[in-house]
Amino acid sequence: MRPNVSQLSPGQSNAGRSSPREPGPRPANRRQDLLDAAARLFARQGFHAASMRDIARAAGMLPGSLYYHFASKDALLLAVYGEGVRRIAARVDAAVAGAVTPWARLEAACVAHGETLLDGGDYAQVVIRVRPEDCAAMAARLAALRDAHEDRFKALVAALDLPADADRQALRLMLLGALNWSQTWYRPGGDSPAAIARRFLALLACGPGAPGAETAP
Amino acid sequence: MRPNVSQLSPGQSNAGRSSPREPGPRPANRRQDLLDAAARLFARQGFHAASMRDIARAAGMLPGSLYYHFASKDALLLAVYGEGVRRIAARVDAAVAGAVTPWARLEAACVAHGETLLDGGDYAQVVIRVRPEDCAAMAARLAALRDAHEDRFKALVAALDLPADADRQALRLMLLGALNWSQTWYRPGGDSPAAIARRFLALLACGPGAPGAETAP
DNA sequence: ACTATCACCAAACGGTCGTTTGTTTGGTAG
DNA sequence: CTACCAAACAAACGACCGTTTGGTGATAGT
Repeated sequence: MRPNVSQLSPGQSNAGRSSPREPGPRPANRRQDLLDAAARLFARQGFHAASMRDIARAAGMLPGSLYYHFASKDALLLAVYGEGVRRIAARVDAAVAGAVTPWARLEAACVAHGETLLDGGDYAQVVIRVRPEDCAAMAARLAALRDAHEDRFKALVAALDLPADADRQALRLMLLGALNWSQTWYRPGGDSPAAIARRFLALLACGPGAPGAETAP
Repeated sequence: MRPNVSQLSPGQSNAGRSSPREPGPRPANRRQDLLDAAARLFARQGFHAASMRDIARAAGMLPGSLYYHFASKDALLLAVYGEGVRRIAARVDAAVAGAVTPWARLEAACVAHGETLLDGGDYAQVVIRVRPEDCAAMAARLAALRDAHEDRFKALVAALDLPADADRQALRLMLLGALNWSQTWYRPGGDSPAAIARRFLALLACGPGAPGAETAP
């Protein structure tokens, strides 16, 4: 009566099934609508302000029905948060793969990170907006997910050709901090997220000179 | 039965009082304990997760008693938030006044802002942690308070001697963003808040060279 | 001594929270 | 046709939410 392993997508979990149901997406599952609705409300209102009733209504079902798909509000957040990290990381990885020099790779990562964060939809915004400590039961897992993504930047900064005494950690923290915080003041219509990200990196790499979009030293 | 004008400190509000009570702090008022407790919980748990019952208990009184001092949870947040902005701004102003050159003034402001934010107690942390939209009824007022403080940085950056085509807004947003976000990763024991702030500014002013603490170009 | 006010307590108000339970539906398999 | 199961509905559970109301002891002015 309750198959919500709350992580794996259904239709593949045929463990213990007498005979598997192979063909077709028959179930017409609304788990995805639920995730989308949850991501939307978590991103817009935060974890505590978004109620299970709000989420259920936004997904077009009753509050109780939601527990068929997710065991708890915490589990729902974990699923949304994980998907958010996955989406950001995927775009960053794709962007980095297309660049060659260390600075170009870091720039591509910043642009991808910033774009996903500001225009990339609700899942990504949840990762920045919701603090792991907002959900004590999941805090460790959420923090681990976020850290796993941010480690990419550690590697990208490590690959830069810099003076031996340069503070690479400060560089990374400043870059990610400025980008993540931009979620609080960014409004569509002004500079594009990509332009903002490029400008931040240029500022960091070259100092407050010409706001060039090129790839620096 | 309910004097909570919820803003002015009591003992000075003798409007409409038949005869003022001038001498001494007789009332033994616990309004300040209440504010402190609220600041602490808002800073640690956020606005929605901190309940009036939690706050009352932390202040050593019953939930209902709290409404003698503040008309609502929203009003309590506004009072804490306002005090937080006041404290940050006061420290920044004092620090700026002690510096001469434009860069030194900006550095002093960043150090003061960062220190207050990371080590300056709960009130300041509320200003960064609680988003104005978390409390719809007060959103405009909270945002105005925060903006009034950040305008100081607009002026400090405007006073810098920079190339005409320099993007001063990006510089300000990056600086404040990185500092504000540092609240999410900073833990006491490592680099001091002042060192972090100085390093961020140096990174921005000189590029990723030597992490000098001096005042740049 | 009388009265008003301050600061608070004690106890509840209606409402919403996350969650559980039992039941129903509609498609599929044997 | 029957048996089954995924996926939802309907209705509640107790706990907690922000808030209100009426009372109470101490303190102060008259």
